[in-house]
Amino acid sequence: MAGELDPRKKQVLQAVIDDYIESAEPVGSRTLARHHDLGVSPATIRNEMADLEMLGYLEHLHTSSGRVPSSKGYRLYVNGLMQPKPLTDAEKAQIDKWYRERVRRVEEVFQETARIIAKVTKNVSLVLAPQMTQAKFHCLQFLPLDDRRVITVLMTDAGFIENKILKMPDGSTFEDFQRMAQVINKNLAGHTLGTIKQNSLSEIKDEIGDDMLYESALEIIHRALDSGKRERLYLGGTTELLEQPEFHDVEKVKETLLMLEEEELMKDILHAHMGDGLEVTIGQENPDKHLQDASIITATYHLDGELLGTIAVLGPTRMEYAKAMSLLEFMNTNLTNVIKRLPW
Amino acid sequence: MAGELDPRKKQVLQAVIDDYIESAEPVGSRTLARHHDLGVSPATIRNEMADLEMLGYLEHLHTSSGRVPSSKGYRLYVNGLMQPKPLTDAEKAQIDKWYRERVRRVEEVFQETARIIAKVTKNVSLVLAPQMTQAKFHCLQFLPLDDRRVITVLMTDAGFIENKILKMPDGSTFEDFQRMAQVINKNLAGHTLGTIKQNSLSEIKDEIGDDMLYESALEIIHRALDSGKRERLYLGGTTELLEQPEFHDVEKVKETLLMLEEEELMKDILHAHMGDGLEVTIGQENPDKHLQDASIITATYHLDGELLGTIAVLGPTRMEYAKAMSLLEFMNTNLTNVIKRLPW
DNA sequence: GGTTAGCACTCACACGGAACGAGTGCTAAC
DNA sequence: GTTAGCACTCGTTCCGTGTGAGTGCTAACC
Repeated sequence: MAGELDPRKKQVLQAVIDDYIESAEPVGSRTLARHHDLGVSPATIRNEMADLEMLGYLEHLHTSSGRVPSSKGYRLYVNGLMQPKPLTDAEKAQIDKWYRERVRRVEEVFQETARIIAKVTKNVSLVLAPQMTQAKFHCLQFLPLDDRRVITVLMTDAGFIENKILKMPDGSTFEDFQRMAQVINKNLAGHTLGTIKQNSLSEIKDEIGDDMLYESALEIIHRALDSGKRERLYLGGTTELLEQPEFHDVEKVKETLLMLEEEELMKDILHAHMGDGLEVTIGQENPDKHLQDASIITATYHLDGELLGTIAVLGPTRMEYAKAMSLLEFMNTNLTNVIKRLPW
Repeated sequence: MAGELDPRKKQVLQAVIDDYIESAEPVGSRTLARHHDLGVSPATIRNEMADLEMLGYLEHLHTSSGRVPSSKGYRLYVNGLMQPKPLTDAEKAQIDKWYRERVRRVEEVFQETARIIAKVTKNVSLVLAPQMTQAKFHCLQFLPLDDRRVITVLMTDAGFIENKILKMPDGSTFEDFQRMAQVINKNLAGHTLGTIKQNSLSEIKDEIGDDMLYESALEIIHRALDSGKRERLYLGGTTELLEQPEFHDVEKVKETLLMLEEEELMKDILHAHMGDGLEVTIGQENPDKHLQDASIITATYHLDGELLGTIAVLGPTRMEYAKAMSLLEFMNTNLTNVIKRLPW
């Protein structure tokens, strides 16, 4: 609002935040002068810091004892002050190795992605597996289990597979089901799961003829689609949390873990952040009160140009933003490749 | 060794352990006299406690400040002193409700079982899903994904389903695969997965004829079996841990969570305890040094009379043994029913 | 002889003041 | 505008003391 900060103020702010991110301790003028070569004395730094506090970039816990960045301070830092910290080649190689060693099937990609993000950033990670509404229907097959039940297998073009056991309605035979599968596949192939649910499926009705069978076909398609579309949330790094000094208090750990366990809540939070590309939300910028002293970095990814999901890092506001952002960016673009090359 | 304890000593020991399990505080003679109606004065109790300590049933942290049960003390308690604590009808109803609300498919039963055990006992729970080596092969089906890949679906009689995407060898067609499936199903139906792997499968070789196709059939069967047989471990209640006073120290929490994350280690521990029925291992009785101050109660369950897996409660030696044992016993017998009635 | 009251003794723990140190804000000199 | 100096604040650590729960021993009691 009051115009730009002069260069030295920016430099001081950056130094304060860098220091605080590393040490987790409120930073004072003398320490700052020692750690960073700013070319001025602690007294001058004190004056600058007082100004920065007045402008709302820094905060004071109580008189005496150093400053801590405010959300506004972090915001400025993220938007321009910080040094980008790209992944090293060694890190990229390590990530690739992890994927190759630990992932055998498509579904495991997301769990492993969560694990990797947590390991690298030392923070909690969240991975929302793609919403299947945009996935293309490939085919639906029935396999006989016994005389009362069939197994329904639903596949999408991208190779996601869902199966479900269903009871056969009284009076129907497995042959009925196979006939149904043919009709369904002929009519639905290539449609996205999202549109299928909305359409009336009336062609199928005509082709099947038998009303009762049509009803169960509908039921089956819907149940198969429901299980296929279910969004899954993968969590990583809940133990990394304990490494962070802000969680030396067991109460805080408990509170946070309980929040993370509330799957629906976490999904909602991720949905709220689903946008294009990388998004950083810092402390009080976050509408959710559980996250007021946390920051969350989200990245929305695309598979096949359609399917979309979100990967995120959740941590204390004191977070290595530069590192986390580079990582998410990398994981984001890398994800498609990892999935494409499965199975080997 | 030195014969039986006299009845009053037993009574005192039981009282000490009951008290300690409830309070988590070393228990002294006065408190004991206050909380339990033993009909004698604290001084007498002191004498008895001194004897019990001499005999190795109680321990002294340092002079002054009450006694704590030793592993030997807990052992006696579990073997005969404690009051059985059967589940109430309300608890059973709650468990049933949880299963009905939250489980839609066979694979989810185990995760939910772990969750329930953790919730009820307020401790960490472990559920080892059944080893599939004893499962009976029902059928193997192939479904076309695209011109290079097929989806392999493996089913067991009990309704466990595994799928896997496989690349087709060059030159083979989907029709070859379907032919292969017929041969495989005819020959393997009803065999257990464990025996299939060992047998030479030579009948299949003869029937398939083509050597190259036979090789890939072998490969496929093995890969399908491998994924089907993979044991899965489900963990529950890692947050319940934090409720226990022995985990008010973050270091201890970290250590424990890291141990629990080591899936192979935990599986080995459960395997070591796999026996018949309920087994309680207390503190130092445990060979694994990570568990020297923990107790683990395991119960081996059977499905279809063949498949077996293990459910367990892991907690501090100060644990509500009676409650946990009743619960495991119940879950154990209940599990078959829960699976049998799926899907609704 | 088992049981109990009394008493001296031990220790963990909580409380409170002193010393310390990191940090601030202000003023005056450069 | 920058910096040195200084008084002041306040969290943290360190000790000494007091308190309370508990023990073990001895001597008296039933």
